[in-house]
Amino acid sequence: MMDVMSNGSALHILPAGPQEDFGWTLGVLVRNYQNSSGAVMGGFPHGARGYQVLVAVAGGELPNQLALAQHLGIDRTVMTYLIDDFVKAGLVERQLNPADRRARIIVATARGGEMLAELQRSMAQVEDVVLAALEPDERKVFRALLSRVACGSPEAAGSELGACEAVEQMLGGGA
Amino acid sequence: MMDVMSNGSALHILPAGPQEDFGWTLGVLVRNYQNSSGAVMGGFPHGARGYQVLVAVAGGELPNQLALAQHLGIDRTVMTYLIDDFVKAGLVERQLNPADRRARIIVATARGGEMLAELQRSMAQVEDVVLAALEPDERKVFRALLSRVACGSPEAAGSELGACEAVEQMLGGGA
DNA sequence: TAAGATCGTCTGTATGACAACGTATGCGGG
DNA sequence: CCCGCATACGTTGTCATACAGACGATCTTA
Repeated sequence: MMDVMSNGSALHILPAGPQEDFGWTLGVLVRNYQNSSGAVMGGFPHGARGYQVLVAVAGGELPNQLALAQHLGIDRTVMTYLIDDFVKAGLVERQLNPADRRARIIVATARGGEMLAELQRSMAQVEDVVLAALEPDERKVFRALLSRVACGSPEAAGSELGACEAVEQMLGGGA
Repeated sequence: MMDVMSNGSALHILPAGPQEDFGWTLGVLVRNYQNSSGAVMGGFPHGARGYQVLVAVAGGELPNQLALAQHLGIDRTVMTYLIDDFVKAGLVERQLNPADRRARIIVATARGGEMLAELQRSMAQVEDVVLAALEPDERKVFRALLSRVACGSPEAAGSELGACEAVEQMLGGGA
């Protein structure tokens, strides 16, 4: 237990080399992302997650609240009062779907669109700050790999997201 | 608002290309990691976070509960009942520090060490499953970049972790 | 010794997630 | 048309969890 701080050429627990725990690095990244983004958007309804909801809404691919919730991996009852707050803030609207009057189509208002564009600029800066340890081309590699990890997951593959097509297209056809 | 689903060659909101939102991909990865790891460790005290606590404890670099908590980005009061549960499970011990009798040195018991080694094997498999969309060498690149992102963060730089040294050494001197 | 800071613990509170039920609607069989 | 069943959404209640604040014990400095 005291030979951990010996040379470092051999870890006696995990023979995978001297790299740090994957879960810890992931946690650090997520915390930094949440803290930085929380600092950027002042009174925005639900912080970083609210922003992602607005991004998904503006994407226009998700037909109803349930699809939206599954896309973001949150409970549908949570999505209810999440959308509620967005409606109160005048950022989105619940529209009735004439084809299925049970479902609500969530669309961004003009104010929501402006807010989203503004936040996207701020979030781009946040991402740069969070990834400050990487060179610009390394960030591209990291983002691309992260996108493939997310899009290759069963969660993304199971539902018809339409979001990962662009990535696969970019990675398969382009660079 | 309806031209979003037009050609796709130009996004009128974000001029950064067709890649998916960074926060969303990050969220997908974290969710998969947590779900898969939660499935692996049955009755382990606090899921993936508990595992990371045990990893940090076994590392032996963190002198007391507060350092442990800061390392993992959680509150010190949370760390209290987190360690409590580990003690109840017989995985760690609270030892008095003769140099500072306010602080408690947290050490892993023999049972805790065995459990950790076992879990590390399981977690390695979990990581492979989560990163299944990447080729083996791509996973290495992804892990290395993620480590640098985490270790280059102000959170990691502010405290003397001693954990990122190996990574920097690996990246600076080795490959 | 005395004052202030720090580490750990305890308590209360608030925030958040989830389960269960209810309502409205769509779908299919008689 | 009517009936049972499934789905989408909302509401309520319950529970876990995080965090703020206060406290005792201890270290440090004067």
